[in-house]
Amino acid sequence: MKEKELRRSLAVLPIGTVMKLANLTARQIRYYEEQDLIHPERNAGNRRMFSLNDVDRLLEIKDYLADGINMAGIKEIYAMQKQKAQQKEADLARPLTDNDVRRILHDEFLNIGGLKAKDGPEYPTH
DNA sequence: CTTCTCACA
DNA sequence: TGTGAGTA
Repeated sequence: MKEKELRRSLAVLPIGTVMKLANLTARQIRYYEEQDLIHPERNAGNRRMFSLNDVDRLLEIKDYLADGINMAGIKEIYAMQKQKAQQKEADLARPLTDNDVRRILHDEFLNIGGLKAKDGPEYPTH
């Protein structure tokens, strides 16, 4: 399920295609970018290139707007989602994972057997 | 022809 | 948000 995410993140759609897929004018799409609600890439010719994720995001923005939420409000929503995403990584990195424990035990085993590990232990110090 | 930025009789 | 100008 990793390859799929990669494809959805590939910026290959020009603004014209996105306009049709999201039913938005180029003006609106560019304005939303100006408001940092979306961050399309730019090609060699300075043309905006969108990914399928960008299209989904534009659809979301349109829904929020339809529900009466303004640019600032939508920004807050995405800001909180980003915070929670980062918090989740922190909580996940804190405790030693099963793989960390395995590697630690493995290193111990090598030391006990008199076989020194080629590379020094590199399990998370954080 | 499509997209870009800038500006507003 | 729309729209026209002048580009690339």
